[in-house]
Amino acid sequence: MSTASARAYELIRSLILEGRFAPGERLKEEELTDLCGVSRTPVREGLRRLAIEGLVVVTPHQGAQVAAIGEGELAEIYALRAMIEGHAAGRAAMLISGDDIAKLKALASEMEAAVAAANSDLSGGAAELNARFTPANSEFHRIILDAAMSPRLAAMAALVVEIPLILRTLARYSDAELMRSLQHHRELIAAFEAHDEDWARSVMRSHVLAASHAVVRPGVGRVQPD
Amino acid sequence: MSTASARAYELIRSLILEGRFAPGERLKEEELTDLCGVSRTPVREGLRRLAIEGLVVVTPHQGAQVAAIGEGELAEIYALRAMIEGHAAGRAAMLISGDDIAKLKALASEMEAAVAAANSDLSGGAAELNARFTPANSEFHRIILDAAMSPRLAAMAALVVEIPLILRTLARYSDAELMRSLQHHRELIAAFEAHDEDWARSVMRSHVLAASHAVVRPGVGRVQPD
DNA sequence: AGCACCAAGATCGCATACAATCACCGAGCC
DNA sequence: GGCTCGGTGATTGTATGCGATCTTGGTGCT
Repeated sequence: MSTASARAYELIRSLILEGRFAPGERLKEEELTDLCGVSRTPVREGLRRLAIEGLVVVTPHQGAQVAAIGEGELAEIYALRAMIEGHAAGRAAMLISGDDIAKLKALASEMEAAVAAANSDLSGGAAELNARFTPANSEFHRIILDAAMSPRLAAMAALVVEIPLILRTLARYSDAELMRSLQHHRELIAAFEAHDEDWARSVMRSHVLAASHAVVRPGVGRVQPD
Repeated sequence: MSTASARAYELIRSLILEGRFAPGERLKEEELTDLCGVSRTPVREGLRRLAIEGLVVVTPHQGAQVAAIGEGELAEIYALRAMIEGHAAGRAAMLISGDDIAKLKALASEMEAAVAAANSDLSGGAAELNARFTPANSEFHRIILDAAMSPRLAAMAALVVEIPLILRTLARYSDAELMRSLQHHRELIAAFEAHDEDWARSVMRSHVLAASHAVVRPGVGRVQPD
């Protein structure tokens, strides 16, 4: 059995990412105590860890609330993400194993199949996309990050990759953007097979920046439309 | 009065950076309790925070030990630092105020004076350098990071800027390298005054990569000379 | 009516007590 | 003699209690 701290951390984190707490909502320690089934101490530790990762903000004597992010902040986060993941892809191009490349290929196929299925089955396409595409996509990026073999780089990535997930961004992709994303994946794999550091970094940067423009888009995603 | 957690965090952190604990040394919570004058709870919180920042590593049921870093790891850390601080300098070039530029100029002068004093006063030059140069240098970099106005970027920087400090790298700079470092500072200020994003980023990258080669050098800094 | 202030309730920060786990060490067995 | 297996001490993980601080609702004053 893992420690209670880790379980509290993971539970709270998943609840936030699932959108069970509204951005800006206050998280009371005792409330989380009930949800997690552990005492306040591990809950506090998990909360502090999430604070450092940027998912919640804690102010002394005032507790924690889930992070609320604005449009400008989101653009800046994507810029950082392009930098970090680009760097990771460059390192990965030098270090990645054939095994991992095979896994990436399988995941790319899975994502393509998910898109195809969503397109043929017109009803509920978006939901199926989220169910099949998103996990494969996360795994795809995680493998690359791990292949870079740099725990510090992974820690940096943790600061920026999860924030956009709070907004559940996939639904906003247009068909053309989705196709482009799939092509990026294939091109990344090609760059890895060629062990071309610059190519891999460049494609990954494009991939993330394209995603950025799919998400932070004028007039879309406003909480308060005016 | 600040919180006990924050004080514990800062105290332990400064002790590590001062070299009062050997790399790899185990940090027992009760021991730190005595040093900090607070209870184990805030000590633990500080320790976890330091773990996320990479200064210590904690393994479950085994406690914390100060991070030990190898040669290859150090090179990788400097590469990350060049990326992060380069990005920060680019953003800062767009956002920095005249006030901050004035402060940077004063700090650059202070560092130049420190080097001049160390060169004329032959005895104890290195010690004086560490006493005058290092704080000014840290402040110089901190101002740029703050000017970038990106808390996440600052958090990333925290992951990599402090690690090299554990090794107290300044003493290894040659005279030529020191002079180059001073010139980099002046050039950075010029780039900021021109609000030239690319120039600032490029100079900062050079600055960090140059430092990298002054530190991770074949045959220097081995713990176990063979 | 609006604002400042005060008190009660709630929540957080810290200290301490208890439980769980691990490392070390010595004895017994193969 | 070397290896395995408990036992014991130390250390970390978790729970809870108490004091400090903040929020909120109401009251009195301007």
